[in-house]
Amino acid sequence: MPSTETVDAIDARLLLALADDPRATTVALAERTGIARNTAQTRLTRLERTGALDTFERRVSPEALGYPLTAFITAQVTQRRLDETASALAAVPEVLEVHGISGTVDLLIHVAAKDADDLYRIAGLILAVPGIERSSTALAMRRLVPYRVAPLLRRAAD
Amino acid sequence: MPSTETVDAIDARLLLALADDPRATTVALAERTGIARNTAQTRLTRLERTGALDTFERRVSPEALGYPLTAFITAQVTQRRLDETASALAAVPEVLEVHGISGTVDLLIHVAAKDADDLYRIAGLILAVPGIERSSTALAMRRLVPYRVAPLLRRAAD
DNA sequence: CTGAATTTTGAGCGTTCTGCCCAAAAGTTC
DNA sequence: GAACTTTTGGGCAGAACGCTCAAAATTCAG
Repeated sequence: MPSTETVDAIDARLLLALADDPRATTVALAERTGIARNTAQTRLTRLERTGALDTFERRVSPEALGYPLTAFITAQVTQRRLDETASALAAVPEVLEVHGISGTVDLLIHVAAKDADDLYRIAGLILAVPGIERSSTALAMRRLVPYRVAPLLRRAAD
Repeated sequence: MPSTETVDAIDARLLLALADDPRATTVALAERTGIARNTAQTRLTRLERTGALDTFERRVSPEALGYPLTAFITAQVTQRRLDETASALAAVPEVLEVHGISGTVDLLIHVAAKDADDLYRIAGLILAVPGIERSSTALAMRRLVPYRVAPLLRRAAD
């Protein structure tokens, strides 16, 4: 399976250029990064094919969809039938992502909501999911550091 | 400012098509969604311009960069000079995102690490950040629900 | 350190897409 | 029902794409 085929310096430069201008053409990227057009094309295709690039959905901001509230719900689960719990959570559209984590809490559930009432409703839905024991909702109030990978990319680009 | 210009049904269909094939051409997207080429072009340009689409960096998977470990570090801060704390956190490359959240804990820090030792080091860096009081590291062990917005998009696409 | 294997480069070529124009049709708003 | 906005479809020149190929450069292994 395509495990961690590490991105090399050339890939990293291409990705940085793409981060700067996501709609740039292959030729433009090749120019900006100083590599041949053929190489850029090969690399880009490979990046998309091997799964080094995550789903496009990651770029769709829930805010733009009318869900301006972000919350993180932590929950404990009865360890039996975790998969069942996971698929029940996946059935809730507002659940964006669920991590199984170590520590005193078992689940970190990333949700989006239209407003406070909506969030309350969703929290209720989640508590009703079979296997969910206790939950605690934390509202994301401010984005102190917006998501970025550029520092890691620059490191990889040498 | 371009606040929440809600994405309409046409946009949602385009985004779903893009999620299915991120490298699809505009004509291909227009065909798949059954809208005119000109309309698709206008919409796509607008989506990118108005910020309905988040940064491309969101698609770069830290795993592919050689950081297979994901962790969430929660921390409490001395409420003074939160901005200073934020910029100190932003200076750590492995810090992917920081949320200010409500609840017993103030910060949710999303980090990537090469391995357990690396994570330990990063946790140390974060604890050393001025303003950080206490911290607790939770390792993401399993992705129960991988990130997705498709359910919300389908709802928006009617 | 040298030979083999892989990758990058540069050039070319036909097809397709892009970015733009415009006017007519469709859909919305008041 | 009139005014306005958006979508549609057509067209057009220039650019980009996807592909091939052979030479040059780089990487890897013995």
